Amino acid sequence: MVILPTSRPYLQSDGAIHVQLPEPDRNGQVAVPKGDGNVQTLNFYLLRLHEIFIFVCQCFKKKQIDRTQRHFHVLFLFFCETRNGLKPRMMTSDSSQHLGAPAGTNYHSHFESRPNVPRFPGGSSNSNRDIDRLKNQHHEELRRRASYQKIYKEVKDSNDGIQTDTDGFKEPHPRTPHNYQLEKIKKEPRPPKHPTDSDSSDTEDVMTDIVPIPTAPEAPPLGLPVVSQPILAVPVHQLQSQMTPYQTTNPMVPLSDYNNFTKLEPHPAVADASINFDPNDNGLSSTVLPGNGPEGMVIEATKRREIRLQKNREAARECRRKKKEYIKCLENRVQVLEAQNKGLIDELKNLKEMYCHKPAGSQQQ
DNA sequence: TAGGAGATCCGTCAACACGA
DNA sequence: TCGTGTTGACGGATCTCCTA
Repeated sequence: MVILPTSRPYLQSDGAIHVQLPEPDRNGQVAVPKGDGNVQTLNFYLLRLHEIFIFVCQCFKKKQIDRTQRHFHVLFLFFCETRNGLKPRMMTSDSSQHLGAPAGTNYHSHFESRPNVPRFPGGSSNSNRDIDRLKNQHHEELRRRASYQKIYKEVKDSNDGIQTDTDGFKEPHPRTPHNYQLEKIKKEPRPPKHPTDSDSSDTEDVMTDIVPIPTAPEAPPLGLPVVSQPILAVPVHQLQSQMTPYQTTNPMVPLSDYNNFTKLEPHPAVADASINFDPNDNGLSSTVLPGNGPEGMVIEATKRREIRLQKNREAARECRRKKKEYIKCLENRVQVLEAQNKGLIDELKNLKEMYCHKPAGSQQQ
């Protein structure tokens, strides 16, 4: 892993700790020489945090600072945000920041003014704030989707022993899919279904943009095994390009057009009705039978069946899309947690070294 | 280049939950 | 009880990759 060289933190005359941070780009991301930027950025912050933390510890040991508690408070908040995968608030256009300000400086306001909403790194500029909010809201809803508890449990079981209380990924509530859907509807009423904006534009954006965390299409970061199938990273429009013609052109094509592609089987209700029903009939002919009475019933039943099949077809498509998206979120999360875990292990290791190999002279203090 | 194996996608059915 | 939405399971179609 390539780490940008930065100046180490140092203590200023007023007691503030000066930290030199790299210049973030327009989206608040720190440029990393190569590789996957997001994970490396996260690791970068973790390592910088580790440096700062050790520096503060050393200052404390040497009694060089008198506002240690404040420093640690800021560091703690920094740490929490970093663990949450957030861009720490102290990153501004000015790369020289202070982790401890002279008395009276309201350096806490950076953190306290923020809503406690889990967010992903990057994209936190003012212009993208609303987009971020929508993305994260959608992401959170997906995370809580109870129907995927099974998948979540598998992932969780594989991570037994890892504390993940601060990363914003809570175990889903014991809700049924229907409950979840109802809650969602109560919160934000669904717009009327439209063939062009319901499944295409909205969901495509989600599939391609919602997770700025690395998807590792080329090489796994930090030597992690690639857990995602390549198809999971394919945008929806590419998937749709592989669909059959009636799926790509217009999802609300007339039923007569569907008849050209779907092979219909006799509906049980129709077969049980003891009406003029040919078991060898595929249902297409019945739709064109004229008149009413038994034949009209056949037409009615066939049309109902066609409508139901069409709805279920679309529902299945949407269900699969959500499932893939959810799995993609989980995979991204695994990578983030792996990165966090590595950073914390390194931090623990360094702290152990620092406190287990104390110089003999420092014991007297 | 043909074809076999595996992966992926899609439509359908069935089961379930829930509201009307 | 009925209608509807959701999702697991199943089978067929298609695609991709590898090998002879």
